[in-house]
Amino acid sequence: MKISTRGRYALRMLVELARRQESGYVPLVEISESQNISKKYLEQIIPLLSRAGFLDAKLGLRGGYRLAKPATDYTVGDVLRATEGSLAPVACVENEGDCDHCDGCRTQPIWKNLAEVVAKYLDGITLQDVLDRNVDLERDISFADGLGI
Amino acid sequence: MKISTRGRYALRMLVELARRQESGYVPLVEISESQNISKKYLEQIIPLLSRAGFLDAKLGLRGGYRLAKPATDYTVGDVLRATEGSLAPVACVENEGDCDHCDGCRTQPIWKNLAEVVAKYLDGITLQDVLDRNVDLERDISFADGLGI
DNA sequence: TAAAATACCTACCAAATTGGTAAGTTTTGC
DNA sequence: GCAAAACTTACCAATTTGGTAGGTATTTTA
Repeated sequence: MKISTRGRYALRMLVELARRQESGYVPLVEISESQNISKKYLEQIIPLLSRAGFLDAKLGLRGGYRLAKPATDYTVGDVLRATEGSLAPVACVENEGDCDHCDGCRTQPIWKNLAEVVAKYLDGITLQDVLDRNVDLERDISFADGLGI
Repeated sequence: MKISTRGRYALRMLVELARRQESGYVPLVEISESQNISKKYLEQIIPLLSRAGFLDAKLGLRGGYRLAKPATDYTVGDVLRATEGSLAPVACVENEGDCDHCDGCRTQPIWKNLAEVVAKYLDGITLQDVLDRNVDLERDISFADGLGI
């Protein structure tokens, strides 16, 4: 039930880019240094973010990365899905075919709802919220309102 | 962000024992067969549950396992903590000392609140609820009420 | 009292994942 | 043409995951 460094570093990198939205292209070495993450390891995470359309990269001298969209258009859930894969806690929530005993399974609803709870929470936070430190439980939990409770 | 087979099998084993609460001691081979989980692998998971005081075991012929407590006294959260370790999605939520940049960290509150959301959800479901198929989103999400929202 | 059924214990193992490092190649601005 | 930058490919060690194998200790019952 852990989130690996891939997802965490990706988020930190994007937050750093969001902080420097007005600075044009930011070279990776600067992100690496200010976030204290190995440049080589970040290079490995970046293709995941690029494929998701999160980054605008520029090659060559004075190149670097910047956000491809406004910071309000990224949710933490999206970033984690791009880097960690699905947020579902078990495989049979994504594709029920994987499971040989899903019918009559008493535990599957737990995982299915857990996935929903986690997704609702993480999809309710944008990169801009993270930047603004606008992340507190009172606000976050309010997603329950949307479920009509 | 996955729950491993350890936690899932443990939960299924306990549900099976809850179903047979009136049957006295249930031998492992029966649990293994009816849940279709390798007996040898279950043997490896059982010490985690025993250490947590979840099981009452009896050696010898006509021995086996049964629940040590009423099914209402186990929460899914407890079972997962006993088998998977902490439910926290990142290490620095449990002990902040692990983290060299927690002060000023913009992402840590996300993980901290996520841990709380997950725990509130999983601690709100008892083994008896699982047995009764009393697990649906409308009911589950109501934990938000307890947070004064 | 012996046999059978049971939990319990110790070792081992293969595959995948995690968290990186190393050494280049290509593109571009100055 | 040089230097800075992204990009690519390859490698690697440690840990976790998901098991299997084989044996020992304890208890009931026939």
